[in-house]
Amino acid sequence: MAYDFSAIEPKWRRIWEERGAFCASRDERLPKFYCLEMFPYPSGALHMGHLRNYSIGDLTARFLRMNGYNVIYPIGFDSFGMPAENAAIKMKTHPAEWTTRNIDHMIEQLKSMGCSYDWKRVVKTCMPDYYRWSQWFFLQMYKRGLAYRKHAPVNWCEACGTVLANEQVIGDGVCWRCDTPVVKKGLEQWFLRITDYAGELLDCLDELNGWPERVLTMQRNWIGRSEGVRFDIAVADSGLSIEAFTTRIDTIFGMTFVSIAAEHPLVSELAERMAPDKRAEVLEFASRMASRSAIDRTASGGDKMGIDTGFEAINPANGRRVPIWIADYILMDYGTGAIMGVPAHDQRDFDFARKFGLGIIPVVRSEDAPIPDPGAMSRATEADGVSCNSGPFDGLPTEKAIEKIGEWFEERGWGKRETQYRLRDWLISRQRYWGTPIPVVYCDRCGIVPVPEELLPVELPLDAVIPPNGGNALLGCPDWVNTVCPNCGAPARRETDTMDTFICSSWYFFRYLSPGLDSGPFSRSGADYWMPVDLYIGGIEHACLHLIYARFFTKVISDLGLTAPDLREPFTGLLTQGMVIKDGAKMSKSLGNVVDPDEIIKKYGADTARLFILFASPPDRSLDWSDKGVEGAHRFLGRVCRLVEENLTELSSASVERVPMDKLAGAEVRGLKRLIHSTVDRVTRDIRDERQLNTAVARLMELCNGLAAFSHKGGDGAAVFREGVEALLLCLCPFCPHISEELWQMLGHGELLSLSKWPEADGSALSVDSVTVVLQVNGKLREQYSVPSGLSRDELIERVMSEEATRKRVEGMEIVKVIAVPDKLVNVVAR
RNA sequence: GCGAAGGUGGUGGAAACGGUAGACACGCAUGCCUCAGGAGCAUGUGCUCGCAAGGGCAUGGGGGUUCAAGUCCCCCCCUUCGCACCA
Repeated sequence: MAYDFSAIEPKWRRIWEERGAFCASRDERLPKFYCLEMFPYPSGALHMGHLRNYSIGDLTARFLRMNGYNVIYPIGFDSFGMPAENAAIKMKTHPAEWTTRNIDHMIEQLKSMGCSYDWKRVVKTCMPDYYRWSQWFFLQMYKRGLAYRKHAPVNWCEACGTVLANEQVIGDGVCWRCDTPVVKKGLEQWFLRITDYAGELLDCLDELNGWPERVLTMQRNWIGRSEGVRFDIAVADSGLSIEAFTTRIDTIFGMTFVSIAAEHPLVSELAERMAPDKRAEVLEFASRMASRSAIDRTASGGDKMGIDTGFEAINPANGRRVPIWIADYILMDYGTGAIMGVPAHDQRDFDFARKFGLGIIPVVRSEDAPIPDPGAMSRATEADGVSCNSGPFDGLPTEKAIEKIGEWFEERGWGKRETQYRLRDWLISRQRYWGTPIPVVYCDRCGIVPVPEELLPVELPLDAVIPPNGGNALLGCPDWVNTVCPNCGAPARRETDTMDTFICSSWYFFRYLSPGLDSGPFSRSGADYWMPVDLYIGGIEHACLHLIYARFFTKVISDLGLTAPDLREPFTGLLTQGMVIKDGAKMSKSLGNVVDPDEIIKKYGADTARLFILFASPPDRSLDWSDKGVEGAHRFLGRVCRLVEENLTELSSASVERVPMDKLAGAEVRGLKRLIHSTVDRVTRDIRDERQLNTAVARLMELCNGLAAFSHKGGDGAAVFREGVEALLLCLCPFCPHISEELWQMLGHGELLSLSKWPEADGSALSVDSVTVVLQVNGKLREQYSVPSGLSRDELIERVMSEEATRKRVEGMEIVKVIAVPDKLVNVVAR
């Protein structure tokens, strides 16, 4: 009988569903485990990345369930977003219709994988009962000043027709979704004050031991902390001043110029006071610099450009006058957009000073050297040392000087020590239709009016027509836009921008815990029991997007009192799966190297697809798709089938009693017993401790090979054989649940394999009777001997040295030393 | 430039502690079975010298520590990814 997966797989999915095998409920007697996958965007069909993600997730959920954990393993859909609008235009449908259809299809696909989801908990973010609570969170944040509206230069993607958050501008300044270069635009937009949490977001990373180092570093880079002094520099004879920030206040006496960004507001103020010719020149320079794209700036290779404003700044530390320049290397969106130029101790300032002939004053020297001659310096000295040319602070080591001068500035009221972050507030407005409406109304009398909680949700009008040119459909819904002010009843307009979809995905893992709840976003008791997520599985591309936003939301939720105050992090474990590669490149439609999961499942079955994916590569590395490899996995499952089917008589009549190792006689049966238990031991450790799923599969293949080669199938041999087959099926279950269940049933079991207890390795069965030890001469492998295991060092040496072959090997040599490692080797050092 | 992860057969990938490098698969080869096979089974398969026995060489390159190094230390090269004029 052949391996008929097309009959077996649907059969077992039906049985699991009928028995509600994987529905999660609280059970205080068991340790809980929250296994979570990054939920999919309903793009229309699963791709191999999804298949990999969910194969890893389901394996984990099933493994832990069998190991006595109370597992919650939910799935849902991140179902708002641009592609639905684009598809609506192209296919002349409505985003809601397109999305719903896709979700239905993808649910079918997910089911065909055999994942053990709790299907009662499906969450769809585009449904009013979900986004109502996204809006509610927005209102809570608004109340606390965490959501605010401001006019600012923002990232604009022309292709998407919307603004983007900083995190969504990637690489060389392109849109994360469509790779279009992003431009800056001045707009009034809604922001979330994620920077209020910057320090905590950074500090908590130290405790996330279950996260890959790579992701931690990426987040640390992204949040970017620097401690320094913010201070004012007066502009001579003008009544104006420049705010600057520095981490090296100890070098203040070395300031020889001040630079401001081309976009700095002071540029126009200074320009007003210039002679017309100069003004034109300066404004032209500033606008040329400001309009350059990120790519342009990088392409210039660090060659700095600048222009002298003709104004002078006064160094607060010593009253010295220095020129004020506009420079392209000063960024308006970091610090204050202005710096003190200290060429002696900052390489960028050095390059700039050399190019434009500005002064260089060394104010830090190394302890055992004199003050360097500025003319002879070939580069800036950025290393710590001892202050010089710094008046009363001469002689202080850098660290001390930073502290003392900082204090001095604060005492005089010149500045303030503070911490700067690279992280910017989260811009959440999107000029799109298919998203969560921002629950705000604009009233001519009352201004910005938040929609009262009891009026939520502000429902997205489903009769909107998506403009073919890609604009925001909400603008074409006057009945929806025009409303009354909840405050005063006067005519008012609704906010037509919707929320960034990353808001939807920032709290969905809470919603799974009490889906459909009407009285709040989630139940406190559910969160207390299930949170945090113990293992979160998804792609690394979210390292600085979703994974920062969700951490921020979790902290806000905790501060709102909706969860325990100590629930500060949502995900204690994180597994970032690698990409799926084919022919050396990421699978993509444009390269034409995509493999359709549906076709693989149809041709080989879900068990084969899952097995290949888990076997071909460790989860966190990239996976090379190989059609031949898939066939290999399929062949293996065929062998497992035959192993059971062809030996069914022996297996059925075999004793189910476990025969302990010390009651077993005969090398072959003892060898099999050992193989069974060492396999169980290794597989368990590979999955639980190492997440080395590929080697776990390899062990199971070895066990299968061992069972197939086993010939003593009578008496104790039959019992051990059956024990081995059962161990194989139990261990295989999380990888290939359908076929494992089928064969388990064939063995006469009535209970579900998926809910059976994971096998335990019997330590006494792990010992071996004899081992192969090697003889090395001067570290080179020479002979192999089979000896009883457990010999002591001396016994081993004695045994090996007395061998005829050993004698021949060392004949005529002077033995200097003999090293022995029990059960491993003997190394003879000889001349 | 900074940071992270990598570099092992023809291929994907294995090797807690430094202790038989290449598990397990794919591919390939030979044979068996078969009317046939994109089926199944068996055996072999790092490179190299050799008829063989038996040598030699091999984990990106170069040094070092050690009886013994893919593994530890130093220097260098390459690949991928992230950040990047961050004051």
